[in-house]
Amino acid sequence: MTAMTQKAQHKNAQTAATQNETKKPRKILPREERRQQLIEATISCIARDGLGSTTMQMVTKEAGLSLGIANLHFETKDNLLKETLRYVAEEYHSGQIAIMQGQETEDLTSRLTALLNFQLSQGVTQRQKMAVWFAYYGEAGARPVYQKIVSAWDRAAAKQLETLFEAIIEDGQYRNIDAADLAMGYSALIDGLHLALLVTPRELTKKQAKAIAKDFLQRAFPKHL
Amino acid sequence: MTAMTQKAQHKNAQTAATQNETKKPRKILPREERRQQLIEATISCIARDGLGSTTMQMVTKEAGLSLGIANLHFETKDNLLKETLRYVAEEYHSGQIAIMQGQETEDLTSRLTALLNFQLSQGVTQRQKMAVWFAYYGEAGARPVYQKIVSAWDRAAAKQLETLFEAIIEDGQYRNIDAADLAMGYSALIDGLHLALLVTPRELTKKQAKAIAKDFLQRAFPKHL
DNA sequence: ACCAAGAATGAATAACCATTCATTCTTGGA
DNA sequence: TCCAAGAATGAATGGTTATTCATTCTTGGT
Repeated sequence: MTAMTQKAQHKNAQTAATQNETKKPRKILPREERRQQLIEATISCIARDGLGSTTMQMVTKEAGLSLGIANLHFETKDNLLKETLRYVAEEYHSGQIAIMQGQETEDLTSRLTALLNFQLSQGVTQRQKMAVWFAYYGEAGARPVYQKIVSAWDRAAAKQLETLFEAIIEDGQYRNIDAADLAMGYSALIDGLHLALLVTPRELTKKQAKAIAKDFLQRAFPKHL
Repeated sequence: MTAMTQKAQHKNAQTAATQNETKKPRKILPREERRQQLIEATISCIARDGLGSTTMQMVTKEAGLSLGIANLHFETKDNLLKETLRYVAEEYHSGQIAIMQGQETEDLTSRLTALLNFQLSQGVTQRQKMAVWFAYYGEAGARPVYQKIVSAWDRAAAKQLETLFEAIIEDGQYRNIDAADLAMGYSALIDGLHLALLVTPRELTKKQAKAIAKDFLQRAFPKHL
């Protein structure tokens, strides 16, 4: 039985759960690692139980650590939640921007499909991430600080997308298309698809979502797709 | 001063705020009216303070009533929140469905634009409503009951939209268009636009949002718009 | 005008939660 | 090997919240 426990040791909270009577092999880690570990535990809790009912106890238990540790590393719960949002926002938006800036002189079409594939990739569309994303959106109206955290990244990504669309419009000599409006529409479509994947996964597969987003771009840029 | 208080009596929470020392003109109303009043107070609280930090005290104060009243009429807070979601969901989805069923033999195009205008109408896009909407979506991942409340209406609306799109595709003899996918895409776009109007109203006006949604339909159904 | 039914009130209760900090434990350097 | 620095723990604290229910008030029917 003890052997099984040993074998089952990943580095997640299950460890804490399966520990029966062996007291505590307390571990000390550098600040940044602990912070990251706590942020990931927070993401899991928000995804499983919602932002509203996530408690410090749940987060620290999920991380397999003691109650006080989150306050030690993040000062307040509020701060932990802010940092968690910052982490998720940065991961998503910096990924997008990296693709759009596309150092390599890839053609516009492949940059566009790379973007689409990233936005609906396995990594981005896993329930954990989308749940966190929309949990924060849900509170954004009441908590300006959440908007502020996201908006900087958001504007940057929007600008990049607009630039990419402008280049495509120029390249294809498309008429009667406003790059800004189209970029806003495409972003809204992606957000809406994420929401549908989260809330009604039965009605929409990831493959379908990709096809829908691709259709949108095809209708706008028929010469490129 | 007493006269002013009397005169200022609407039936909202301001009454309670302006009451200085006059104790309590307690009012008795039929069950359904009180329930509706409490639901509307709940909507205001969620929009102002978020779903997570909305308390019974805030809701009953907003309604200008005593603390215990919400439990009297809704049994539990959980139930009040569920009924509030049900109300908002029904208002939105039944409005949509009414337009799409369109008893009058309007042509397809005007039914389509009527739908679009409703979905981005003043009534639907007011912060109060959208904030509530997304507050619940934010918790939907963790609270299946919320999904259940919305999903019935959602499926009905999706079916209707699909039928409308099929009729338009048939009427215009459009090729290579899947009604179901297009309907899903359009719905996602509308949701995404609502989200953008809520979270980044600075970046998107309602007029713009309408133009973007119209563009989407124009590209799909050029002969009809 | 009077009263019983039941609507409304709000003080009291019990549960829960974020945060603190005295104490215990770990570890890198001497 | 040994120790000081500081990382980690978790019991204790103070504040907040949903819910209850004894009491008070309103009103429609007589």
